[in-house]
Amino acid sequence: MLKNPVVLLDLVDRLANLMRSEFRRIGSDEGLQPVHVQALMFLEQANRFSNTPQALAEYLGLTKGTVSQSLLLLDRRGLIERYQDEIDKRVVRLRLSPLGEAFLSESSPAALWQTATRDISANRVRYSVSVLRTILYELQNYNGGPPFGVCSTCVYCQRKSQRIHHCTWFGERLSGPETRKICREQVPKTGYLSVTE
Amino acid sequence: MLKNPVVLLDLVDRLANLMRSEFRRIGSDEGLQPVHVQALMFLEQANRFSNTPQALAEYLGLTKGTVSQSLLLLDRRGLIERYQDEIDKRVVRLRLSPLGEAFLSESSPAALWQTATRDISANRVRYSVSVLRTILYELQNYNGGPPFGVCSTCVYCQRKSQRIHHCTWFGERLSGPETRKICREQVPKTGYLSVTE
DNA sequence: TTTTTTAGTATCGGATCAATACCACAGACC
DNA sequence: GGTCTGTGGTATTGATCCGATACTAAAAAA
Repeated sequence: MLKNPVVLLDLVDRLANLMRSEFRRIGSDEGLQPVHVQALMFLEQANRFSNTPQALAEYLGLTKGTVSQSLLLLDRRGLIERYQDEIDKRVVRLRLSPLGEAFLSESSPAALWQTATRDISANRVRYSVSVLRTILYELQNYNGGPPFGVCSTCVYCQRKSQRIHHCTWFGERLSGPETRKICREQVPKTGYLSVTE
Repeated sequence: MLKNPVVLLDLVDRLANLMRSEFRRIGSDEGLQPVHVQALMFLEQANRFSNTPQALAEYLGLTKGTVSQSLLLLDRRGLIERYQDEIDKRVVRLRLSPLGEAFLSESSPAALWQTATRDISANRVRYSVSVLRTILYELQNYNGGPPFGVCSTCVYCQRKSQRIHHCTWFGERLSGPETRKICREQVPKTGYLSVTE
């Protein structure tokens, strides 16, 4: 087995290409492109600090103008809802509409992936996640832009009680389910990145 | 750390999106799109049984018509050379031109990735490669199309002597360097896929 | 020979995507 | 307050991708 990291890059690219084809297939009934499916999947996961066009653009690695057009399309199709932020009236908040949620749960874009990873032990998945997350984190250091991790592994997330967490970055309370969503400001705690060893 | 395989899918997608941006940046000087950079990288690695438009289309998950157009562009720019196969006159063989090789070595599209993975131990890389390769292999079972692995880990590749290998699929000899290239007919040996455990 | 399959190309139209310009709001500085 | 600058988002334009379809040529099969 080659140890060259380029092999890993090759695999990541190729897996992404295949899933891109899958997303194309998934979306073809509704006339959606792969990027639209990806956007819907992001909105399903984004927490309430990260459900904006800007965050989505950073997540997808596209420009805000490009993403804005995709969001217009999703809005016209009734798959998402857009509403103005209460405090900062410039920002637009996004959420899945009931139709959008129904689309995701019916088409389940990740189903093929779930099947393909069915026989891989949780340990192996965890281990690989740790490695890839480290790479992602490093890439961001050179690229700018947030790594988008879940709150539960973030340095800013503090557990107050059984059910209540607190985000010291935004200064707001988080419910348990909220800590499983992804945030653009996440900074991983030590121990959740693989070390050089 | 979440053990849900969907987190892994998310990471793969995101890393691919970032590298896509990187490829866009790399290619912008030459007016190349990300997919063109990916095509050149593929041709750098493909062995002599897999350097065809059809193989590239399968590799990228695109249709042959689409890939044909990209190849025309790369040809016009002088980055690749196309020539007819000796035996089967339908198939077109592809190789990097000196200009294409120079472009890759000067721009080195994988440089950012190399930097990001610098501090990750060879063991961790190997382990992750093994997991991702298993997923890729499974995805292909449902998707059709070859997984594209290196000859050295293929069941058809037999070592004849110190320097000479033999491919029992194509019935041809392979040199040492050739066994490090990727082939569309590769079938991984047991032991090179991670097991359920 | 005839038919079918396969590798590749040509053409068309829809859609992505970046770039640029633009608008609205927020915050800073005076 | 008033001005300036930065930021979040949209509108528009043009280049390019990409799939779909139709097509050619060669191989393989019947």
